[in-house]
Amino acid sequence: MGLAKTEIFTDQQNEIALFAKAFGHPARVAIIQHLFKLNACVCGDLVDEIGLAQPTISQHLKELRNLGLIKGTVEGTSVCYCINPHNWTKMKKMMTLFLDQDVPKSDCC
Amino acid sequence: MGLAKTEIFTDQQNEIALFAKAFGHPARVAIIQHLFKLNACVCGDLVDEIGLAQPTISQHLKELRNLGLIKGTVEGTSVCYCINPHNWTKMKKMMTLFLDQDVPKSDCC
DNA sequence: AAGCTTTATCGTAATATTGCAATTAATAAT
DNA sequence: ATTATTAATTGCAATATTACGATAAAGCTT
Repeated sequence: MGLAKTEIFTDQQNEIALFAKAFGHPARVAIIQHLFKLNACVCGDLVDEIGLAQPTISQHLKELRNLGLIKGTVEGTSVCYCINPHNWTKMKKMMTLFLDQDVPKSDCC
Repeated sequence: MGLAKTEIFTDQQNEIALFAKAFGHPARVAIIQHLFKLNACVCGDLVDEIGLAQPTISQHLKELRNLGLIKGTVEGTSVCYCINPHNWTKMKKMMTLFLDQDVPKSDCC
């Protein structure tokens, strides 16, 4: 069906999955890394940097923005994107909690 | 097209995206959490615990296994799944490196 | 106002993902 | 050997994702 049964999972599980999905495409990983590197970036620069068509980048940016991980500010005809520090930190805490579960010292089976 | 253009990204970016995609579904998040909690779990128990059909769980387990994050050992008619500690740690390092980028102290735009 | 630049949106095609019923495979139990 | 149990595989339908050309929207520049 292509439709995840979110109702049978906890809010936390669904939220982790949503954030993870955002990082589940290399273009979005690249966008994030570039925003961190430059601490701000105009959409057109990302198009040049990454090498996907402008509508495609715009779509990826929209997803990241809808999740609140980045924010865009209009500056004349262009839009300046950057990391949303507050939400990034919140997301990081949640993901770290998930990733940092203790690995067993002894093999189980 | 539904097909990611992996060739234009770095290996690291593609790898982060692959791992993130694995966590991009709440069922797989739930499976991982359950495996950590019990430090081993038979496939059928996960079916009961999570509430998706057996083939669906089996499919999710296969994805996690293909990535090397979990491993399954046949025990009679059942299969015991557990976290692969070595690969989990490797994956965690890679994801942490990505998540731990310094958030800017000053807003950019 | 007319033209230019930049980004967002729409429409669409191709591919991927999710989920399950039905079946198969493999072992255990009788 | 037959039957029961458990997990994997197959096949398929529904939905989601990715990508881009075409177009629209919004703000500059002259």
